[in-house]
Amino acid sequence: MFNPALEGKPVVVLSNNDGSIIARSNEVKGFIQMGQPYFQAKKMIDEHKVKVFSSNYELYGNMSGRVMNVLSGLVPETEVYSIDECFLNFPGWQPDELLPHAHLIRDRVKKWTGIPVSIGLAPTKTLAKAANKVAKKAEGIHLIRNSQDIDSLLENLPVDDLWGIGRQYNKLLKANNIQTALQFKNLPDGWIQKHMTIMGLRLAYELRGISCLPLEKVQQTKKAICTSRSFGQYVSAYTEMEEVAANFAFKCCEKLRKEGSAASVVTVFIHTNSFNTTLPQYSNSRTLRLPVASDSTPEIIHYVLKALKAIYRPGYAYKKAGVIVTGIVPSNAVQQDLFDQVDRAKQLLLMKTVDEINKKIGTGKGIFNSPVKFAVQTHATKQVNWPMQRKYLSPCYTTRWDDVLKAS
DNA sequence: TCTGGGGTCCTAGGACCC
DNA sequence: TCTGGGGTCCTAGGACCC
Repeated sequence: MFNPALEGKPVVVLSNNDGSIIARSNEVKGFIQMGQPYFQAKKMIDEHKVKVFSSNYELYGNMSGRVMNVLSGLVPETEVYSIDECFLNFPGWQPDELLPHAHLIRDRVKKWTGIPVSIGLAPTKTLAKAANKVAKKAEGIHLIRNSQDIDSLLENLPVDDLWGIGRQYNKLLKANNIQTALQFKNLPDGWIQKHMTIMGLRLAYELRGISCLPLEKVQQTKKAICTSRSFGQYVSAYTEMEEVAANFAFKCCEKLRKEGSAASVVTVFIHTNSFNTTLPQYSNSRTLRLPVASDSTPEIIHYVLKALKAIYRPGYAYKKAGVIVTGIVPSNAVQQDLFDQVDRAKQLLLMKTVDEINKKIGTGKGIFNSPVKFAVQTHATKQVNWPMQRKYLSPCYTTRWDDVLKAS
């Protein structure tokens, strides 16, 4: 869109550090593989005068947003599935009404954003994705009206082109003489579930026109957030690795706050270059549970560096590292919990007897690991599991309640 | 010499609880 | 000699997606 002179010319886009090829224009698909290392493809690239670009994810995200905006103005229900895909739902519409509307959508997206899109129309998400494959290669729009349409589409579709069939399942299916999507669709339910779990069975139902994958209209908050990189140059010094890890933690915290989330678990991983067989290999990771769910940069950096210290070994040339935060809760819940805990502590201090207090603390729940530590300083005596959603929490410490009374 | 980054879901098995 | 039943949570590993 920004350089129309490139239209019809061979173009590739490279990954971080210009390491490998992550996007290709149609003109190069015949001789350059997806994911191929740049240095391997370089000869072909020079020979065919392929234009090469480093990637710019911010720009792609921005362009994606513009397309999604146009779509949501033209469609009753949408689900943004990925940076370049969106499911559109037309509840109650007839196939004949859909076709002209699809043309309108396609034309308007092109006109308003400059981005060409293809549209597959079908009764289920999986069939719509399959129809889209056809649309992309032909007119840009493909409609599946009835079960005959379904079968003739699936008959010509290799089974590994299906959404949900990757390398391993393809191998399994080929070994069982299943070549086309139609053959897969007609497999017995029991066989599919046994070998491909409930995911495989859902896929088969979707191909039979029974929708099993509902439209996710509202975007769910992320359950894990990761920042990781391969290094352009090897990293060996511990201080340098600390800097890297702290930066990744910083990035994770930014993403966390943007989502309005807080994390209660952090993981750090580091490894050497697995492609280099002459160098000694080392790879490790450490997961730590935070005492309190948090979105605070210094707090999370503190635990990330602690985890790093546990796994770092001197003498290796590290190639890649990353930070993952999980155990994610809404950050306003952390705030609310703080207030609740303060209230509870106040109430406890007003009580007269240990019995009364014990009765009261039985109802506690929240995100903090230690119910009254900011109200009354006492001795931690015994580790117990606080009665609440354990996956968010550390084991917590009970306080000795007669100490609380004395203190009060 | 040089090989990406960021996610999701499912299952089995173990620890632990009453 | 005989050794229950029902549940939750967590983790590792394996598959998939773009």
